[in-house]
Amino acid sequence: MSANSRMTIAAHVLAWMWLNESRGGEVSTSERIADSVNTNPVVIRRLLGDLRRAGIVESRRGAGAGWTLARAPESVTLLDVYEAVTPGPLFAMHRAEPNQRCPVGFGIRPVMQGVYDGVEDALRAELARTTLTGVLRGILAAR
Amino acid sequence: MSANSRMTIAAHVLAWMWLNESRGGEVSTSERIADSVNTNPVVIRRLLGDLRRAGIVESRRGAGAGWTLARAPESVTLLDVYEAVTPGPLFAMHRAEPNQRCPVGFGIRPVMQGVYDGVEDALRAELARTTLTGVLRGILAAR
DNA sequence: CTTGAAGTAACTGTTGTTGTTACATTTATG
DNA sequence: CATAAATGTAACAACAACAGTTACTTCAAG
Repeated sequence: MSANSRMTIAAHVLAWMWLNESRGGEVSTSERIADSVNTNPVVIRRLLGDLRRAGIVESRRGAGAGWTLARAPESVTLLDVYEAVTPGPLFAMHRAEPNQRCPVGFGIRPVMQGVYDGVEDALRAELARTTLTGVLRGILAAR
Repeated sequence: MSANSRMTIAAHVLAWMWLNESRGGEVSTSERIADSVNTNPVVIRRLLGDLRRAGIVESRRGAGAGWTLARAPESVTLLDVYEAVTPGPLFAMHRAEPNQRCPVGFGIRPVMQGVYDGVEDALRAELARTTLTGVLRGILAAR
């Protein structure tokens, strides 16, 4: 599936930012975050751009600028993060339209759509159970 | 995510096979199935190969050969299909190991793994609620 | 022995992610 | 005002997965 690490990186970035802010560290820049994630700062900026569009973080430009959390960390769930960084649906329908003269080809798509809607609802409900606070609590418990 | 249509095609194929078998139609071949799905027979054979490895279908070779369901359709759930045709996990960890000297880089992975395990359990439970029988019932109700 | 179908290798085109360089834009500060 | 530091973004390459296709080998019924 070429599974996606964007969720993981986004959670890492947000947890890092919050820990940094709560400790009163220096401003959060893409370069400093990238050093913790071990990747390129542009990757971080692209991801933070998605999170900014979702209202989860804010950015300032210019010298001494950087990123800050836009919402209280206990109000940010992993569902918010998922919706911010995941583009499309989990499962796709046929690429080419199935044979409409076959009963299966004709009826399969609404049935599967209903199943997929239920699966995505379950996935969303599970992701909504964890907040950014919960993630950081788990991280700090590991020390 | 470049979402995956393999689940959809697999459910289509199995529903088609069962309808065909229950109507006493000609043997199910990859060519006839591909005509309903509107794709290439090799795509169907590859997918059926995965389903055969999972014990959901059986194949016979040689002239007049083809594919048959190996289990009662009411005992086959979409979870069985998902496990047969989906290779990896839904979410991935970091590609490169995060900075172990940073508390976040050190602790993030087990935390996210726990979250992802819960999400996959929820997804599995939801998929397990629908059987092949249920899929075909929905399809035939659409007519 | 012929025929029809599975099984599979190999290749192409498309798409998405990640990593990278480069550069324009913005803004605090000396 | 000039400089420095950081965002914002475009462009590109490497890589992987999926879908589609051609072509071939293997198998077994008749």
